[in-house]
Amino acid sequence: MDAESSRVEKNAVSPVKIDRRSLHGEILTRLRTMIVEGDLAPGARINEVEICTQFGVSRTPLREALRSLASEGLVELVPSRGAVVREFSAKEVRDTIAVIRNMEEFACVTACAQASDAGIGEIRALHDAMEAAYEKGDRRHYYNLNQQIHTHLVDLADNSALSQVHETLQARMKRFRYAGHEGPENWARAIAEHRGMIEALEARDPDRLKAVIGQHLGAAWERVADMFAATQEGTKEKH
Amino acid sequence: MDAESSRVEKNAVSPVKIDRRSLHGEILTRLRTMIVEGDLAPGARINEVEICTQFGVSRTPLREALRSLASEGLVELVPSRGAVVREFSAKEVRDTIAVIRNMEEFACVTACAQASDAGIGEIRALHDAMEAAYEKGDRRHYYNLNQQIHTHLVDLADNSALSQVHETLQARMKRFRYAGHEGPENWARAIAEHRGMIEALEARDPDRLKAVIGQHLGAAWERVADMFAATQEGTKEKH
DNA sequence: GGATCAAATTTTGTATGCAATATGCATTAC
DNA sequence: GTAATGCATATTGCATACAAAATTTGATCC
Repeated sequence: MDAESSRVEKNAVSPVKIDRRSLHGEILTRLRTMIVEGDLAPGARINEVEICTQFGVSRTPLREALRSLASEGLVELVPSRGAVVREFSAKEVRDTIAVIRNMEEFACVTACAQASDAGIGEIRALHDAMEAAYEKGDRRHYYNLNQQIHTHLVDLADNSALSQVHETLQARMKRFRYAGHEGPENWARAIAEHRGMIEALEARDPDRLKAVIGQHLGAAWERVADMFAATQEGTKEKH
Repeated sequence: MDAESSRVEKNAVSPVKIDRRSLHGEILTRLRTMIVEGDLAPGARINEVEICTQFGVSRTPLREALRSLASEGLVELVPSRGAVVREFSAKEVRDTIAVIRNMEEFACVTACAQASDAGIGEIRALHDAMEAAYEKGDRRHYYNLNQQIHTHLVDLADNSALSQVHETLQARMKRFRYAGHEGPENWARAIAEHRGMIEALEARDPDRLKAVIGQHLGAAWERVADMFAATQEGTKEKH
């Protein structure tokens, strides 16, 4: 026991030497990106050998990655029938966004109370970069910065469990958010809401921040709902 | 066809040993129980072959189960060094309970507004059974019913994302809750808090329910904190 | 011609084997 | 006597092989 404790303190730095023994981690990241960014359609069956040959690996690490994705809620594992990219009903999307909203509102209180100025400054930098991406019309960059802002905001609450769960749910919704801000008016509105967010955060006003985040994510659901109704209408009606 | 379709809808309940095509699922459940109920100590390295021979299976399904447990946050996977049962610092436990508390408070509103009487009746039945277990001094049964009550309460909000995330976090904390209600006075206090919960729920009073749940989970943290300080003191101080 | 059943193929689930890395011990040098 | 280095063992990571189940296809019967 004491022999163990003497060599525990080695996890501070781990620069870049990880990837030799992490094929499953690599696959996990790539598959997650493919699902989250829409390269794999919801409901699509994932053929193991197909992905294996595509990635140039064997089935073992792929299957391990699929288990992780199932735990994250991005794929569903049907016994004896393999993995399918998870489909979300309109209700599931709405409910998930509601949970994300609740988490971010929860984070507001702690974040405003005990975030460092540097932490808030990081979000300000992200916000400015997002505005720049908006004005340049760079949607990809805008989306990523948008997500990072929400992630960083939650991180300001300094609650790892909250951050981790929030990240998981956010990943599930990423595909929908990508398609969410379609018209320029929606996009402009989202930007305006974000301006309110960063201002309330810099003022460290938790109530105002909660209100504006609630409004922002409520609007996010409406934006997604439109898209959802349009795309899902042709295929299938659930809930 | 009809013979086939009759046995499709069986995934509502998953008793124990249904399909022989889910060894990894079986292992996952057993390992999770072992971790959650304290049979595997935090920080303990999990030797694959050891568990394999113990379970009588090969390493493949075990490794898949370990990935899932890692995604659930119950084990940590160190590259080239295998899986260790995850340790939680006092701060992590406190933060996780805070998130659980926030989720249950969030569930209160929807639950009080739109739960069915039957759903509330189920929780009443669980509560009465829990009281009976308390009076009989049956701790094991009490703990399980206690957890079920919290799970069912969240389920009343009819938000699958919320239920799933709550269940995951609750599983992480189960070990600590087991050890939480140690003295009889703490136990009695927890029972009293639960009485307030079920009464507020039956009155469909969300504000009162939120208050009593907040108090209950705040007290839960205090109970856990005592235990935590006592047990962790001897080994290591984190955060 | 359509439907049903059976065989073949595909695909998943599990076991085993091999290579690479980590760990522990012993020997040697200082 | 202590520390460092090299070797042996153990354990992890991945690939392959084999078995069972599901899907597809084809043939036969009505």
